[in-house]
Amino acid sequence: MGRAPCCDKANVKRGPWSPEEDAKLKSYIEEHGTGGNWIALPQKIGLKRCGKSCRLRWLNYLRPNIKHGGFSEEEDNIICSLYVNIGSRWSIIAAQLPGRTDNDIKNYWNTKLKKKILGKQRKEHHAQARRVGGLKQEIKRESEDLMLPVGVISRTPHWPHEQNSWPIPVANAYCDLNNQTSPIVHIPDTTVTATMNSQYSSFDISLTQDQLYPSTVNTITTDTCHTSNVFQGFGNFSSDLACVDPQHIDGSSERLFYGMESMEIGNGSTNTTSTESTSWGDISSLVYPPLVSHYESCQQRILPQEVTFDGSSYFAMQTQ
DNA sequence: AAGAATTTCAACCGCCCGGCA
DNA sequence: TTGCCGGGCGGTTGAAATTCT
Repeated sequence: MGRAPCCDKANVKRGPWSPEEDAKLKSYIEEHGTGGNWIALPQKIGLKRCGKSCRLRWLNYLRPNIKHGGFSEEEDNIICSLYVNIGSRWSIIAAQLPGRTDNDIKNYWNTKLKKKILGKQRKEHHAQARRVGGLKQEIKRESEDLMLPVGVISRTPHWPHEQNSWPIPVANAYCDLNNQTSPIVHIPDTTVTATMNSQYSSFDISLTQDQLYPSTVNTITTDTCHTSNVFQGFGNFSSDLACVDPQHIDGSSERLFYGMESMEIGNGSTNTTSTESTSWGDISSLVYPPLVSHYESCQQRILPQEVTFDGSSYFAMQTQ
């Protein structure tokens, strides 16, 4: 059985707000506050609106100090970097941008910023394809560009439980697998074993803990490690935005794309892939320079490699 | 100039979560 | 402990505005 509606939809007005309604709502809230009960609010004011609608109108439009449009370059950068790191948590992103609402940022991202960035990215792909050569790769990438660009991330990262405690889970994509075979990485109370399949191929990682958070991963120690940031410890391997969503680890193997590499995470098995499309797929080739300081060095090591993903093959960029 | 196509963005929908009785 | 309720959130819709042909 479905949930009861929050209001009688037959008796509430819907659609655009009139200036009169805006004025009523604004003056009431400025004078009395919301009273902690949005559902009851419209009745008090005499508005034939759903309480949720009032809340939305207030938060997204009537609230003081709201900015609309005109996103600055700096705001673009903040949105991009946060999106890359935490995904479509618009309310969290909005909290970092005073005067902006989650709805505004969401709309801005979906309508402008994403295209702007993908446009830049596509230009880079063109240039790169010319350098690397290979018509097949270029055609493939063109068609897949907005669907599942391979090379960075296709997973929703896990956000640390305490929002105050984040470091943004950022790391770099430089990966030198030479001379590394099977690093064993120790995390307190657990062990993560990473096995290289081949020099430039995927990692198979067995997780023996239920959840692997960025904050936890930061405590990884290993003898062979010299990297910092998330997933430090895999020899000379460092990850680009490699966060693990614990919801997707349990009982199944995951392919986590990161940086210019891909790696597979599972609970012991090494050859199954479980995938689902997430919003990360849309921007997975997006690398925001300030967050990926070694990106340029990565680019210089790129080799195309065909990989199988979700039953289809794609061309991933592998570092050299 | 007009119709079609595309873009923008306010608003809605439905799910999830936490507080509370 | 359980179920209800309201707040909050992300995804989606659709009308209006804008651009293109």
